[in-house]
Amino acid sequence: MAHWLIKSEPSAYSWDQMMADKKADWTGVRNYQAANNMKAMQVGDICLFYHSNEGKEIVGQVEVVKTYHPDPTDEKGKFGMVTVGKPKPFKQTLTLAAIKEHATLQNMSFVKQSRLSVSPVTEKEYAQICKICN
DNA sequence: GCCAACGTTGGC
DNA sequence: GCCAACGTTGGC
Repeated sequence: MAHWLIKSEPSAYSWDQMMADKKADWTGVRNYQAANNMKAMQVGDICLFYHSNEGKEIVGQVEVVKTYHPDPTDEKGKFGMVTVGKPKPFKQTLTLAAIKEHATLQNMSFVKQSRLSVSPVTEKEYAQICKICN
């Protein structure tokens, strides 16, 4: 099973909304690298849910419930999306500032490539985050 | 197929 | 609000 980190601006789609919806199509990704990461996702993979711009913290995790399929919001039909569900809030959120101070986490892919909206998370990083947040 | 110009993202 | 990073577009 793989782990990922997906970003969303709370003003566009927030964690509260995710909790209310229980399930969401991850539409709107228009970047090939991010799309490739989504293509690699399997049902059951865990995605950390990160609030960008406002909050700048990991707030919880969701699970992939449907693999890569066409994104109806893409008029050109080039990009796809995955569907995520089963949102689980963390007892403690994890801010970007804290991540940058943490030896195991400061090299996370999304920290280095801040513009990438879907990025891989290693086993080690995920285990560490679970330890901090639960 | 290169590269300059431009647009967007996101941290600060 | 600024700016760095980086993806995309379009002229040649």
